[in-house]
Amino acid sequence: MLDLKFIRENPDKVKEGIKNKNEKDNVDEILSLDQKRRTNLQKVEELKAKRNKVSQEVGRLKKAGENADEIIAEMKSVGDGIKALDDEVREIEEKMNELLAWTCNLPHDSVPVGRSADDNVEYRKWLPEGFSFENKFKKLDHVELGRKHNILDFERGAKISGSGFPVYVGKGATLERALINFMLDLHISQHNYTEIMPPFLVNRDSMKGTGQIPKLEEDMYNCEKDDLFPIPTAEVPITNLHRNEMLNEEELPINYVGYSACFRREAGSYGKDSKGFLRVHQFNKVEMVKFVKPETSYRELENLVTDAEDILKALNIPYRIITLCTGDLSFSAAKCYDIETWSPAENKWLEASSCSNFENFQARRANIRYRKANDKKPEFVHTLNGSGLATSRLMVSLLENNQTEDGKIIVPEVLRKYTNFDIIG
RNA sequence: GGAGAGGUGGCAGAGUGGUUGAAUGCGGCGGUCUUGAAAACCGUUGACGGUGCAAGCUGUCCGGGGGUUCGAAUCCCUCCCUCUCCGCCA
Repeated sequence: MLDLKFIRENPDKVKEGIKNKNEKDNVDEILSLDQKRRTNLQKVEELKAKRNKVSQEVGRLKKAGENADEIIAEMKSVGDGIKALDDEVREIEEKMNELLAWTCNLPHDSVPVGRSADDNVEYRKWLPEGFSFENKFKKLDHVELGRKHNILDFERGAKISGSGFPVYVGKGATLERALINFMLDLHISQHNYTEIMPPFLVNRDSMKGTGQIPKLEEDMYNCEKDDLFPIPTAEVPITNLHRNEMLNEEELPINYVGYSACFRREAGSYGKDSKGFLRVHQFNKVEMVKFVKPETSYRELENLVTDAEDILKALNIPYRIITLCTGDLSFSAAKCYDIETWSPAENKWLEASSCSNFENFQARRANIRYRKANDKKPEFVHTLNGSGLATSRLMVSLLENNQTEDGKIIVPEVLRKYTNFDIIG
């Protein structure tokens, strides 16, 4: 949610930011409603002030045993006027809030302006020692490797649930579990995060709080009977942990990390990049979430990225980081880095992580504030989150990069204490 | 699923139709005392909106929504949530 006052004072800046994000802007409509609202407010408040005064007078008269019938009769019409105006104001506010809920966050000044993913900018790249983009032998892709070693079963997943619901088998399941545990442990022990194990179903208010709703509602699963949503990312429950809360300045920054399964309908995206793990309806992810003071949030964004990078370095997986341009930014984000890992079989980079700063956009929606120690006014926190990381795409890179010429898969050193085996095949 | 209790400020917790935005306590802030700190004592301390250069004026808010009334934290309706007991259950 953007600050209404900010929109009022900087309409052109807001319009430009929204345009750069390829979103539709409602600024003019919002401002005209805002104007109408304020005019009505002034009228109704005048009437209410009168009512308050007279009502007190009635109390005084009655206490004194005097007759107040005349002014009571007079106030009746005032009451009716108030009700009518109140209704009007409420209607205007409803419309305005709806429009505001559909208004995206603005991009940060440091974000390159661009129309689509083609305009994203590479930020940095890291390659393991001795790595080459040229394959010395024919690399099997992750689906072939999964089938060869019987560690992934996409067909049976499709049978029991539908396409895009992978099944992990044997050492595949163990490897997946090892990855999750390794990532959690690293963030907890090296990066100062507190572990959260969140609910996987959340209510509508939570989905609104982080901005999945209303715009992305079609991409979300929904349990209609209870109006609960299977989470598309642990970002939702973890950020909403502090919804409607007042935090203390001293407890900031708050760093949480949590594993969850993630559920996405991926409506309308069939056909492209849909092989195996490349696009799935359920996957596993370790998510980092930060609640920070506004003045630190861009420094924290950089920290978030390096925290995710440490995982990939430890796993020895080639990756690059790109800065998303304005046109590729998600609805709620002000700035976002994607981390992409290399797939030698697909011969391309795969998005394995997104690290975003939402500034106070989510905090405003979810009403997450903090009180400054020197008794200043409450202020909205800044929220950030980043995948650290999603196992599905990561697994693709891990399997493909670590395969030997005879098709076996070498388990990265750091995972062996979790898997208790060092090779698959 | 059945029965009951309850949702009030940053927190705890009074308050059942008329200066109650709300007693009291804790916490926060300022001060007195102290070499310093603690304790004690005194004072102060809600959020959000409208208007105004400002001082100020003003409105709304006691789980959400609706209603009764000249006037609602207080009465009525409805929804949500939490807790306790019983039943069922991984």
